[in-house]
Amino acid sequence: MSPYDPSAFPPFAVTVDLVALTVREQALCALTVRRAEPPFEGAWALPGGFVRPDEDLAAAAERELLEETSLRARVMEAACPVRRGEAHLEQLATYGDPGRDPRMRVVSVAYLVLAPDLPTPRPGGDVEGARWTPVDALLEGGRSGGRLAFDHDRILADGVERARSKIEYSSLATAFCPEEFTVGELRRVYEVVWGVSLDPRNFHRKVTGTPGFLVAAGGTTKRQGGRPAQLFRAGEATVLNPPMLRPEP
Amino acid sequence: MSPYDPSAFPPFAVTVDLVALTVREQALCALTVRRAEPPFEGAWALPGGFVRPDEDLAAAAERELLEETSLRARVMEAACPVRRGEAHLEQLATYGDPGRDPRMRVVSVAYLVLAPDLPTPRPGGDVEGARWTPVDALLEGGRSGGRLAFDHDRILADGVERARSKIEYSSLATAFCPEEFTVGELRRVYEVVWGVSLDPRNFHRKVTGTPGFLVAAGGTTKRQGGRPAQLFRAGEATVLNPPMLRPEP
DNA sequence: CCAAAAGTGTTCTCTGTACACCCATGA
DNA sequence: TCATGGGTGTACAGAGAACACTTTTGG
Repeated sequence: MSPYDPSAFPPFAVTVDLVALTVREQALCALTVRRAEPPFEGAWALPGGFVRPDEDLAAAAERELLEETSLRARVMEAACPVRRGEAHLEQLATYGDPGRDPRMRVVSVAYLVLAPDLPTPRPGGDVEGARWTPVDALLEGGRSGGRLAFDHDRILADGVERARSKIEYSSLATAFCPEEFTVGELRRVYEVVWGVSLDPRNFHRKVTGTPGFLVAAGGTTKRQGGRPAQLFRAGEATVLNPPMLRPEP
Repeated sequence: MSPYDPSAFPPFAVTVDLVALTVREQALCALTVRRAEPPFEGAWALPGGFVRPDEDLAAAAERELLEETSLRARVMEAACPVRRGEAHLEQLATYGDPGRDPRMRVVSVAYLVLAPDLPTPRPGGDVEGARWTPVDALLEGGRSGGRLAFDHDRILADGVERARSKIEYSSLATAFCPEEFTVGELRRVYEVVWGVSLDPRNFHRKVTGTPGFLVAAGGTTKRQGGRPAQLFRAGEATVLNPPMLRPEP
C-alpha cells in the first residue's frame, strides 16, 4: 500500500468549525447557529462549513466567520498582535472520529476566534439564526438548554479551555476588548473568562507594569462609574512574562 | 449551498504525520523516513500515511507509529500520565495548504510523540529507511543536510516548539525517560530539549519537592558516574505548578 | 456628603537563584 | 588521593497577595 497513490485515497469531507467567543454582559459567550436541515435539524451548533477545493484551512475559517457575522479575523502567527477591529483567529484542534457525522466521514478542523463585543451579532447570509449564547448555559447547564449538534459540545469545551489558559501567558485578553479600553475593562475580561474576581489594585500594577502589554492611548478619560480612567490600546507584546496567574478557588 | 450535502463534498485525502521525538546521545532527535517514491523520492520525511475509512485519527497515528517503530503509544487525555514502555501521543496541528502535496489536495493531521530512547530504532514493515536524526541538523543546519519533504520542516519545527514549551508546565519530560530514572537523567532531558544547562542542586530540589511529579522507585542506587542516585518513576501529577522555568541565555 | 471606581504605597511571604558545602562511588 | 556526580543548607532578590489609603467622578 503506497502512501500516496492518488487514485486510491479514501473519500473524506473536510470542514471547518468555529468556536467564536466574546464577552457580553458579564458572561463569556459563544457564537451558535440553528441548523436548518437534518441531522440535528433545529438544534444549535457551532458555525462552520466545507473547505473549498483550493482554499486554505485558515481562509475557510475566515470566510465562514465573515459570512455568518460580518466579522473580519486575522490569523494569528507568532508575534502578530491583534489589530483594530479584527478578531483573533487560531487553529484549535481537528476532530475526525468516524461516526461523528451520521451520514459520512467528516474531518473537521476547529478554529478559535476571540472577538470584541459587537454592536449587532447580526446573522448574515444563508444562516437562519445566529446568536451569542453564554458558554455556561451550553456546557454545564446544557442538560436543560439542550446539547449542541454533533460533537460540538466537546469542541466548544476545548475552545473555552484554550481561551482560559491562553490569556494566562499571552496578551490575548485584549482581543476581547474594543480598540481602546480601560484597565478595569480588561480586568473584567479576565474575571468573566476565568469566573473569578481579581484584586483591582494588584491587577492594575501588573498589567501596566508589563512592558509592551498596554500603551496609553493619549485620550485620558472615560466614564465607567467613578473616577475617570486612562485609555489604553494593546501593545506589541504577545507573550506575558511573568504570566497572569489564575487564582484557585 | 447546503453545508452537508453528502454527494457534493469536495474530495480530500486525509493523512496523519508523526513528529516522534526522543533524546539520544545528548541530542533531541526526530524520527525520519526515506521516501521511496516521487515526489521527493529519496528525500527524508516525517513518517505518516493515510487514515483508513473507519479509523479514528489518533488510532491512525498509533498504527503508523507501531508499523514504523514497533513503539506503542498512548493517547494523552487529561490527567493521564504516561505508563511503562508506552510513549506519549497528542495531536499537534493540521496542515492543509492547497499545494502542499503537488498531486492532490491532502489535509494532514500531525501528531506529536514523545518516546524514551529505544534500544533499536528498527524500521519495520514497508518503510525503506527509518532513523533518528538530531533536530538541530534538520532545522537550522538544514541548508546543508537537506530539507524534509513537503512542508515537514514546518511541522517538525512546530512539534519541537510544542515539546519545548510543554515540558515547562507539565510532567511530560518523563516521557523521554525509561520507566525508572534518576534526577540527573531527567535534568539532562530538560537540558537537551531546551539547549541550556541547569543548576543540578536547584533542579533536584525543584523536582523532588513538586508533589506527584516523581515517586521513589524503592531501588535506591544505580551507576551513572559518581555517587549512586535514587531511582524514581513518573508520579500521577500531569501539570507542574509552579512550572519549570526555562532560563534565558 | 456618600458611593463607586481609579490609582499608589507598603508589608509579608513565597520561590527562584546562586553558591558553599558534604556524601558516596570509581580509578 | 582525586575526579565525578548526588544531595543539603543558606542567603539574597524579585514578584505575588493582602490591604490601607488617596483621587476623582456622579448622585
